[in-house]
Amino acid sequence: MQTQAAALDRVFHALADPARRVMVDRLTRGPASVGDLAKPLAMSLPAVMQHLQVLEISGLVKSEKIGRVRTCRIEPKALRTAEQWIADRRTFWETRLDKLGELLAEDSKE
Amino acid sequence: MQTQAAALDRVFHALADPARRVMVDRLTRGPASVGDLAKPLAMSLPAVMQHLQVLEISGLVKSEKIGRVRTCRIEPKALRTAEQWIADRRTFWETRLDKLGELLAEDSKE
DNA sequence: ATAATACTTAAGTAATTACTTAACTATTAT
DNA sequence: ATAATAGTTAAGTAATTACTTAAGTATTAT
Repeated sequence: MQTQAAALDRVFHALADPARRVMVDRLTRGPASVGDLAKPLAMSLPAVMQHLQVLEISGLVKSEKIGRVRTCRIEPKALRTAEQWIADRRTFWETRLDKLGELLAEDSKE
Repeated sequence: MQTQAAALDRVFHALADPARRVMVDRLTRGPASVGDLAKPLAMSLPAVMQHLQVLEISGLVKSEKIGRVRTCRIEPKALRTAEQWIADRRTFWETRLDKLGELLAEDSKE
């Protein structure tokens, strides 16, 4: 599935920026407006908008505009995709170590 | 800790490239030479070297050269750092949802 | 109606990324 | 000694990124 790889590209890339992680972090504490997201960040609003767009394209964040304020919220499904990829590899790696441990145990018996 | 943020930048960025994820994936199955890592990738060796460097700087991979072959292995500590960051946010988000659920349950009793 | 708020679009720029090819350096095999 | 193998370094390039400022557009408050 080529699409899956591209999705991971986008999610990991989205998380690779400190400003975007601050935004995600804020959103785990509840929905927020663009202005709210911008407040702790030392950059212009347009810059925040661009980060928001990266987050939306990655699927990590959804937003809707009501009146003149856009409300953003996290979409945990995307977060889980990334977490799962890592967890799968870690599991594989740990299983490998377990097998290695068994082998060593076998050896030491002889 | 500013350093922690920079470390996350590097790890997530390292994972944001499909070629590098293939390399990491391969390494979870055991150590490999640079040539081994390059085999499944449709790019030049120098390109692989550059990806390897990104992985090493991120702390995800360590390598040592013996004779003329460099052997690479994953460093799961860095993987865990990234996984943990995501897990922490997900937990926060889930806790928030639980509280919301309780509130709604309270409401429906009245 | 006017002004303030909350965002949005456009355009430009410096830095970074992901490659490439060509040339080179050790190490091991013959 | 010569050649083959495994990796490395250097230099160049096209595309992408992370901003910026300036100039909008709706919405809401006065």
